[in-house]
Amino acid sequence: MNIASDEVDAEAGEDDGADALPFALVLDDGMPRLKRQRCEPSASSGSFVPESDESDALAAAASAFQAARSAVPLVRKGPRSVQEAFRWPETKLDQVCKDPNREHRLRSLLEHGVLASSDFSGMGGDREIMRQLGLVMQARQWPLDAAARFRHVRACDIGRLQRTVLSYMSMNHDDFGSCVTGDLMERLPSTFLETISDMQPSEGDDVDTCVRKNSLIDSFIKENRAEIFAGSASYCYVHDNMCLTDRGLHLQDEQSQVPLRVNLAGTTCVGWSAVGSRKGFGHTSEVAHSVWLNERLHNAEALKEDMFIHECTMLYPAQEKLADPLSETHVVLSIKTGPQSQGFPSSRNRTLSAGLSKATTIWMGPTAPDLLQRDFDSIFATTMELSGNIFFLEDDETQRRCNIDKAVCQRGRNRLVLQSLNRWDLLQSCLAPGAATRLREYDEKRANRVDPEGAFLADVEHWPGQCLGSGGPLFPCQLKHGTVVSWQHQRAATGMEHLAAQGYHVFDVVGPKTPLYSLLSTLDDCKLKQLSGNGWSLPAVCAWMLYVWSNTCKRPPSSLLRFLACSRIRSGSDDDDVDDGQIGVGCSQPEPDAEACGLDAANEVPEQVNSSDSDADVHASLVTSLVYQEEDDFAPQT
DNA sequence: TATCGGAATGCGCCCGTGAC
DNA sequence: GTCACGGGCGCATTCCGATA
Repeated sequence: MNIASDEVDAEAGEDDGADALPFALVLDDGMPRLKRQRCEPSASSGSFVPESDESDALAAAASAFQAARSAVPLVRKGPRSVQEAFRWPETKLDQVCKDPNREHRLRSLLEHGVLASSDFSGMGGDREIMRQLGLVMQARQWPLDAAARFRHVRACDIGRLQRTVLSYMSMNHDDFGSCVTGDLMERLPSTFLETISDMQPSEGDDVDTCVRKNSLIDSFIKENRAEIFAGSASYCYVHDNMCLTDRGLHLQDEQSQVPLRVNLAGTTCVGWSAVGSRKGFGHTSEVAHSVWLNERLHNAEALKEDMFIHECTMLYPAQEKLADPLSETHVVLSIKTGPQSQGFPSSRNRTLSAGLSKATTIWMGPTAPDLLQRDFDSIFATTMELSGNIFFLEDDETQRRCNIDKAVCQRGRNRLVLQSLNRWDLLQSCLAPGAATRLREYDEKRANRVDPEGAFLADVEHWPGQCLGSGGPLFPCQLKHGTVVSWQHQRAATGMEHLAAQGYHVFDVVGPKTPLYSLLSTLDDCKLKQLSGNGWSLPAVCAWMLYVWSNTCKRPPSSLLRFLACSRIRSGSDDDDVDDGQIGVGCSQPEPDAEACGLDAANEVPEQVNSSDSDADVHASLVTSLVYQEEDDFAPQT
């Protein structure tokens, strides 16, 4: 049994780019051998799932899944043209729908559409993914049109540039219907905000002190979450007003008609990034993370949110940051992947996570960490047939003229001299001194490769060997700035090409442009790179979203009613009756009979929903005492 | 003209993981 | 246990425009 790696190391990456392989793809003896081996990710490395005994249904589903895994997955060929690569929305949907069970679950889950809110939104990559998926589903005549399927209620980002983009989308594509807010801290009531400010680490504090203080802040927010987040409002840049952050997320009278309510977030990873200060739990961004996390906790308890999708850097400790704090209310899943695992020639490995509210959803996918990673890879992993050169879609001659203009304006170079240079010399003339030095070092490295004429790209703002994916056939991993040079095109990538490398449709040749293009085309390269580096790889996150959705079932209304009845019984009884040891073992609880409890089930939901937030909040221990439906409830329709 | 704040620019690393 | 290598939404300085 071989386990292939998706990592692009310097040597393997120089060959042909075909080594961008999935993290835990298992190949049987009869399968083609891959060049490198890699250990399966351990639980501590970030891939994890809830306890296997969480419910009989989950265990049964996991067993069924493990049995199905006996079939050995083949590594499919990746896209072979730029047009094919940019058909990622269709491709991902096809890949996930190959299994009729997954397709059935996906259709069922999205039957009433998606209501999305996002935090740490960046340029709204989640919106673009859902817009693309909506178009594909519409073309395939899935029920409901695209606009009704994916709706957005709120986006949020601390950056002014990002807010400009998000506001543009709200105004032009939501008819001013969605909110755009700023810093997450703004949604805290002023009294709590003052207290937290007093508790925050001081400038001179060492890391241990910062960790301790951040932990205290997290505990404080968690303990007071109902008061903090009930009726929480924040200044909205679209409506120029204070808007509720949970607008539109409450359950409707007809619970069965409720859309899937998803929060999407790519939390700040500076504390965990290798280029950051590596303060980890002591970093200042931990407070905003705590606000975001405890809001998820609160929303799940108050039945206001069904799941969240989360993206962060590879070093993000998802177990400690997500799974442990949310163990009572959510099923938390996590994998490591990137576009390069899926045949999209751009380097951006990420830890992708999802949290499913136990109160309103049921996870039907594999439960073991390695199975989860392997199952995901078995669906989406492909060979790498392309290089990062496919993203150089601007006309080379037009770019040459632009570079000359820029060098004349910004560096005071002589236009006539520049015009006399060949493309390579012009490139060097346009670079900063340090970048030009690094360009030469990369050039030496390229010349020493086995195939010096093969595709070669590098970010010359990083020294060779420093930046993953830089100095190889893939488009290097993007930060918020960069000068990505293609040796074949002998020029640096433009801001639009950076966005293309993230999967955005910003060139006609790859299909209809994103509606965002009309705004993006007004921004300079620097801003485009800032947005792109701050953003998501759309194909990779799209795959993860579809994977999570296609393995998730909404808890049927009858199940929710039993849960609510159970909550009422427990609320009215001695708290000591709630056996902590039973938490997380929902199926082991005797199923309460709503009718026997004297509850009018049909009236219970609205009453619960319409009550004030604090009343509606359900203690986490109650959330976990759900009675799961039999797996048959979710079997595909025949 | 001095000051300030935001944007642009140029330069840069250390820790965890895995192979040996 | 050692060591090589991969991982990357940074940071400090300079520039520039707005304002008093």
